[in-house]
Amino acid sequence: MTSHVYHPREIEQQAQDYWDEEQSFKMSESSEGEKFYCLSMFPYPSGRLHMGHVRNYTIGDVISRYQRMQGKNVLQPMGWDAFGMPAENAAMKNNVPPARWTRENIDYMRTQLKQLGFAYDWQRELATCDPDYYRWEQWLFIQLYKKDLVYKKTAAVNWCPNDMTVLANEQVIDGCCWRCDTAVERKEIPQWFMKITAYADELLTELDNLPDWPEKVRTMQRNWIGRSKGIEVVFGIEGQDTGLKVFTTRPDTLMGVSYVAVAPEHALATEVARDNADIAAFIKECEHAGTSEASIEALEKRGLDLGLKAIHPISGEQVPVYVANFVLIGYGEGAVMAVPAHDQRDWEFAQKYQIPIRVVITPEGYDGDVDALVSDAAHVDKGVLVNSAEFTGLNFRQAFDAIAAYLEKNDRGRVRVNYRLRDWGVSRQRYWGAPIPMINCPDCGVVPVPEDQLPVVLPEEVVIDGEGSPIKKMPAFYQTTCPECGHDAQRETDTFDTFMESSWYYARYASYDQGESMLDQRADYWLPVDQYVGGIEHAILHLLYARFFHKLMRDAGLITSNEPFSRLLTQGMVLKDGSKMSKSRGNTVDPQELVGKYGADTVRLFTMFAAPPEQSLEWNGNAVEGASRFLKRFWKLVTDNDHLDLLAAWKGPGNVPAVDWQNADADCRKWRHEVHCLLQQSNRDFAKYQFNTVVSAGMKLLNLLYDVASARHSGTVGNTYDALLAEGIDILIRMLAPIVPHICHALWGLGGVGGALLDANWPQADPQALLRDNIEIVVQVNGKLRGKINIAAGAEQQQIEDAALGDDNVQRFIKGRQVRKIIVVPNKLVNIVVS
RNA sequence: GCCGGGGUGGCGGAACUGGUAGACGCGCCGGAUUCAAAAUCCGGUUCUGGCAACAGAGUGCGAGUUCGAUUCUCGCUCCCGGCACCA
Repeated sequence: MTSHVYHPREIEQQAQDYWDEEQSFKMSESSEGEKFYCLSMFPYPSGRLHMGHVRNYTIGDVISRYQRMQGKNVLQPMGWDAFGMPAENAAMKNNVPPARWTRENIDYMRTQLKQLGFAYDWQRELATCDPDYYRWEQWLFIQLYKKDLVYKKTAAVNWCPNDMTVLANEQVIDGCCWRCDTAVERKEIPQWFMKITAYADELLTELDNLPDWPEKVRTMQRNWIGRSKGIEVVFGIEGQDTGLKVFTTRPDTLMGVSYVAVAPEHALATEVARDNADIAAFIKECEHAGTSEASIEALEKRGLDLGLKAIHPISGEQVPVYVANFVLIGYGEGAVMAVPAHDQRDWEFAQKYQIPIRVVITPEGYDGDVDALVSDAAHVDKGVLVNSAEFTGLNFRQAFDAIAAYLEKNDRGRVRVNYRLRDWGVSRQRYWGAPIPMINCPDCGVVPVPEDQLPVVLPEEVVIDGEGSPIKKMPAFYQTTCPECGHDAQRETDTFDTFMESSWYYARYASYDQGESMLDQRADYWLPVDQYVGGIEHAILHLLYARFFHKLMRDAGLITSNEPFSRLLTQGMVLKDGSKMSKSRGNTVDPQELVGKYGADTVRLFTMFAAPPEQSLEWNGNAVEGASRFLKRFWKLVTDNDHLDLLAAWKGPGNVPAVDWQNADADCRKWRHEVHCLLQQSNRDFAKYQFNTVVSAGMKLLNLLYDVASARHSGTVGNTYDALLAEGIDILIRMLAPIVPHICHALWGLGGVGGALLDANWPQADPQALLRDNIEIVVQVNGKLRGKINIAAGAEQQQIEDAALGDDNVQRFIKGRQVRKIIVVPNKLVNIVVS
């Protein structure tokens, strides 16, 4: 005898044991069926799963299970983004090595993932801190070094002079160190860079070949890459031989330049600062903003006249040179020409420092006072050149070409494409990361570690003291011999940015056990990832770096596809009380407690129901109760009375349902119509991955089946009700299987249905059941709802109009007025326009 | 500051290609059951007026296009994400 009470713990354990024993999710390459690679962004092993993880992984799991029921060969792997700063912080706090802390977290979080019933192929699990993983990243880096795609140069870091350590941007709070509150300094040190700019054009144009990425992500990436065509202009500097290069996209405004400005780190500024205390102090002050662009750009725009004179490349006129805190050293040439009349920021700066504002662009046909154009703000629109010597009268296009030609002829500039995108700095002065496989030899310079000496293994038994990376003080690690000359040499002690590991893990899952190479031919079977799921916060950096890596691996001959992720779903944040759930805010909800109290299916159901995947999800404890209530009702309906027998009779092995629906009574036909409408809607929403309305359809279907069941038990109805109830239950179980797999697995088994639910066919609506004899049509008068009419499905336009005009309430609103127009929207609405 | 996204009842959200605003769920109110409570079941629930039928208002604010706008256009406002060393 079956229990009518839902016991999630028992049935979830049984379902998970079944999947384990059957190795249901262990996948291999197969020529049968289309492959479908579904991937969720792997977690940083911070200790415990949070609701954001649960949401991310439930979405991925629902998609995986759904695609599998569509007959595809679905791979869904999982792993750990195991390197990173939090492990070092935890190490300091708890006096435990980062490696141990990380591995313990992984073990705990793996258990949590298993409890949630995610359909992962665990044999492919990887952790990026494993030398068998990062050795291939080191290997690729060396190949890229040989191809001149990586290089070393100096770049700024945040430096805490008290702790004698480099700080991440996150660790700089209001220009000060987060631990000791000392004012942070900017420090230039040599670092490794990867030439992502060499791929800027492809990264940009290939975005057009990603139609299944959200448009917003593609737009953000386009803007981030920031391709612009402009002119590199050289201003002379009075009394100096070398000129000052600036880049502008508005050469048409060149004759309106009234000053130029350089970044605080620019060589010109540094030089002047040497014997000018004010300038030096200003530059020093700018350093306290740290290195992040947000903090620099949010500053009040300030500057100082360097006392130098720049020589205009066309007029020969002298204009002042400022050092300004809003000029970014990393963009363009680290220097800008300023045209206050036609750029808002320059305009504000000029107002503040009483610099002349010279109008050189006016709207076409403008004959008013030119200065009036810029009295309140800059005039930034393109137009016609004025006061521009020989260029006067030209439009933007003409001026661009003419000025470019003039500058090129006089060797004062050239047309150039500029990118906002900068090369990727991958050096980190931290311990818990993959060692950069390079050796510094006093004689030979930089020498890569020979391939047969890889991996360069990170020592794991270390003490973290907060003053720099322990391997920098560990001769056993850094002392080595030069592979070229054999003399004493030192290893690089910086480690890779952890974005390196997360840029190629998706590919390694395909070749997870390959010990001889980074990837093998299996990667080309599984790649590209068909569906990638992760947080919108990764829209730019991670996704751009992974795209870049994919192209690097392609050009290294490892794979043949051009892009890593065919389709992308960016899930929204999990919020509580309006802000992101986070430890620091203290507003977290522990999914573990919820799973313990309600079971995994309830947590999965709530997560899918509360909001569509792409939107932020507001946490609501009461709504979890609602999800649990639904599952109890679902269990009860299916196990109640003789319902399991009905399901067995309908669906059991060898049974072929043959029902004469045409001769069922009107209520039965109406109900069946609704069942199939709900199924149709659910299928449409499933295909769109809009799971909240799928759940809603499931809830409606359950409510409806309760009505059917009670009509059936009243005893006065025909046996088509038995069939309808069984059909409805069958549909509901299969429809909800991807979302709440445990309860569906259990009910499917109890119903004596042969075969695993995992591989059951997806239910399809019966076209016959979707047809209706009568249709309700809404009647509006002047766009306002005034009545509803019921009319035969194939009614003529005239019949519909007559019926609409004949409605009593409609009559009240058209009486004594003239009907000017009647708009009929087939099967939906009539709008009577009266005057 | 720059780039991107969002704003609908008391709450989460729904509304297919511009066509009934508020599906589904939560909460709340009323009822059944119970000695009582929990659980469960039934009914109601945008606001205002009305016993009701119904009417008026209503999708952040202000304009516009349209027979008709949550949906399209423009301006504003508030909130969220990213800004290259958090992951």
